[in-house]
Amino acid sequence: MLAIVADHFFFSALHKGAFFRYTDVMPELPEVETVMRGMMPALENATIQNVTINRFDLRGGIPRDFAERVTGAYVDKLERRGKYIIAHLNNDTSIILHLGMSGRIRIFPQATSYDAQKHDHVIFDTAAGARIAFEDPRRFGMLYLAPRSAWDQAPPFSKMGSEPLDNHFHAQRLASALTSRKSPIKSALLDQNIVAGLGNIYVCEALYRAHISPLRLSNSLNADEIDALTAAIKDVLRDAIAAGGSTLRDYQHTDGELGYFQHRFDVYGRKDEPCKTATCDATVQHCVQSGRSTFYCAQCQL
DNA sequence: ACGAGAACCTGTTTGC
DNA sequence: TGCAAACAGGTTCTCG
Repeated sequence: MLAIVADHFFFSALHKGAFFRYTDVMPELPEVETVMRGMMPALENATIQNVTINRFDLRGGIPRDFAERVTGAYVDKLERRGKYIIAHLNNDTSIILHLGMSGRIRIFPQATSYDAQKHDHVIFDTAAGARIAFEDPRRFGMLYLAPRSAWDQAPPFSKMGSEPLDNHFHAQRLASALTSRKSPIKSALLDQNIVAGLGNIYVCEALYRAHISPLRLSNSLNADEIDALTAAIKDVLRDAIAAGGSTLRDYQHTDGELGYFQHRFDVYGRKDEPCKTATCDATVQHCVQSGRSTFYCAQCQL
């Protein structure tokens, strides 16, 4: 149901020799989806000719034999699960990539135009001459390998919740995951084992759209509220993916970096600013839950 | 089993 | 102006 945004505009932009950069991103599901789509033209149906690893000490550590296990392999499919990007290789290996919170992917259609950055930890070169650089200043990112035939049988995928944009994700499924939960709904929605791919920003946004207070206990939501929440989660993610897609397309018109978030959020980061509901005169409230910033409208969200 | 909080990390913002 | 402290957040680990 998702439109292909890596269209011919995108290809022509890449072939001008410029590069493609993601910046100022808190990678949640929509950002990871956009990054994966941006990687597709360069990495899908490509042969990995060379891998350069500048440092191995990302979260969990990059396997010491990572380069030798992927060099020469053919990438025949990319997919996303939650906030992870998985590249499937033709040698029964899958590359698992997580952007952490500061991870970026830069793509150079011609490796000769590559400009090295301080935190470029891993660099992939393809047989077609492209270069894909994984940059991550905070090193919360992850990069490791799994057997392709069983990549989703191990943590974190084995216990991961539904993909919120799948048809399999519906109100009843969310309800059953929440009934045993006593924590605030905000905290529960951040749990990747309940819904995959939500992070702090989109949880705040979804609760705002559903008119549900982040302070409510998970098991206190009634059926109507869970219906609204399910729809709000899907809507907010679809909107954000569409915005990411439009920035991909707009890239042909820009000379510099590509950022996602020219658009503003309804509540996230808007402490003390006016609520965006036309009939509401309240201001956005801020609090901390489970050590994370929460933004909400106390008047609209009950 | 569950929930809360700390730790990890560094670029950026805030406060004195 | 300059420096230090606070802040940001996804995941994993620890503790109650």
